[in-house]
Amino acid sequence: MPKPVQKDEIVALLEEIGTLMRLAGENDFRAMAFDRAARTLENLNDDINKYIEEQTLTDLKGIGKSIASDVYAYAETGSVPVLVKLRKQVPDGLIAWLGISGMGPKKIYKIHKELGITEIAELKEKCKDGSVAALSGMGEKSAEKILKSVAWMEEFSERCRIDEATAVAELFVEKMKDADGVREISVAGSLRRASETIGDIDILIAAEEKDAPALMSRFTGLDGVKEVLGQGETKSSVRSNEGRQVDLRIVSPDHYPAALMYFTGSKEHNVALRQRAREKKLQLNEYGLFHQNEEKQADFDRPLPVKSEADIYRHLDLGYIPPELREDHGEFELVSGGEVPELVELSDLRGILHAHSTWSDGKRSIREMAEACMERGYEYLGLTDHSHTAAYAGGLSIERVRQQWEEIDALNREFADKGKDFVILKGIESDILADGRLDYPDDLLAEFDLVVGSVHSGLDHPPEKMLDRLMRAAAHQHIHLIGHPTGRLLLRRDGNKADLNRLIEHAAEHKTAIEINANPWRLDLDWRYGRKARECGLMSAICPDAHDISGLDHVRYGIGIARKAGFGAGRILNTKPLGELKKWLSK
DNA sequence: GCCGTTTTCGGCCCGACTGTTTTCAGTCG
Repeated sequence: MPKPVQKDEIVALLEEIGTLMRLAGENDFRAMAFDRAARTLENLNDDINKYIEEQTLTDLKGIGKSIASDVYAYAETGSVPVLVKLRKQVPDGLIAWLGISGMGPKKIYKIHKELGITEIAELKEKCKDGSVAALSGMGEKSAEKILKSVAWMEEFSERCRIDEATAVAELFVEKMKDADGVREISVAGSLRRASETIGDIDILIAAEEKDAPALMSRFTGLDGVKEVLGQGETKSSVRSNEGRQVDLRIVSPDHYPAALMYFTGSKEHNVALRQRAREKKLQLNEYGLFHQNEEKQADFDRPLPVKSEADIYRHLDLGYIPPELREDHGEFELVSGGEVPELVELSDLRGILHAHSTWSDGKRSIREMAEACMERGYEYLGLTDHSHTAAYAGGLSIERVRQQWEEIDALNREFADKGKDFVILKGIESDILADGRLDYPDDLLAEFDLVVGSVHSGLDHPPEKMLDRLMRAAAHQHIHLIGHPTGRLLLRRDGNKADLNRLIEHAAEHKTAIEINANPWRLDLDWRYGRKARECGLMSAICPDAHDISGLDHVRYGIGIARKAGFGAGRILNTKPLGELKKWLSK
């Protein structure tokens, strides 16, 4: 009997095979097949064990007989022959080399083979002593470039949080947008797609050819630039003071829509679009959409009329796909009939749910938080300080809860007297205990307007136990919202591995919502569960989890994730006006 | 390695930039 496997381990397994194949100099298409299979499984909402037991993995797109039998072998024996062989052939240390920018599988394998080294420390030595430069196809500059990249890699992590990337991108856009010749400017890449972490920052400008050289020089000479990595006529790359790579592309205004789509990606989305274009005897590239010539290549004399990204999708019989959805993660099914998915927008938010004050670990008083909400045009604040179990965060005793309610009542009376259309809701972020109970008695919980249940302790419980905890909490009669379901901290700490698909089904059944925590460290619920949430009709809320006034503005990142997950305003609690929200909360 | 109502063999997205090459391979997105 095959033993149960986790989807994640299979995905990692296939990815490793693909990576090692490239490093071993295998045919790239073969390696790509493993990557594609990994993507397919990553996007799978059903239990992978069902496919293994029934031997039906080959029903999935991109998984053929060979890869299926690799997975079956793994489930049966815990190992895969091809991977065992590859691991013997390719030393561990080489995988880290892939993080060096400018180093791909070919160069890595060549250097490894010819110099007999496997560690980055050795690579640095060989760059310095001239051995690398002496290899055919390499030179002084290659060695220098490798050393520089390694230095950067050691100083900065490859990716950063979205708030960090946003700050850098906005700075560059601000300094370029009013330059002579700029017709249009936009952020592209993973930042435009609202990915939870960002590698490079892409900026696209539409300008006439004559203006491009001056714009490129302006860009590479900006204050925020620490180092110029490359400068060409249409593309330049720099390293910012913060250590982020920023790429600028300049295209003619005619090419802008196709270029914007192209550089927004994702790569997987683009590949799928290009294949779709080919099926229609069309050719899509960064310059536009073209009819094919006899050699099945773009006939640049026969472009299709394109004034916007939406036009390109229309020519391919698709509705406009908002950037956040472009991950080849089911978005094509959403727009196959030409319809456009209605996604929640920042302006839809009517209030703030899940924020802290000085009563627990927040930095501002209730009044200050409330006034900041009013300034931002919100109608309500669901204040949720920590419950008493969270002692490290100044969690509230029952007595303190009642005192806090007096303050909230007084503030609400004051706001009403002044004719302000604003209400503070009495909420709590109640710890979910090790056995899934909440940490106040039911009669107290019943009195809150809003109960958020979150796990803050026992984060390392095994997946099954964590799922039990969360499911039990989700079924609690007084809970409204599960907070940060995995507890992850991006680029720092993995979340728990509970099966969220099951939690989502269960929560939806019990009319409990799961938040999208908008704090850029968290962005949890992960957008990848959006499809499951949609199928189950799960409700969510975009929660800043604010501990300070600036934290309130993190909802912008939550909006990005909610859109990525495919949420419309109708399934986001804090788009409801106060009356409707209260009705929902009273279930 | 995967895929297919034009295909079970021959494709698999494609162009810019770099560095090392006298005509292109490797990398990147």
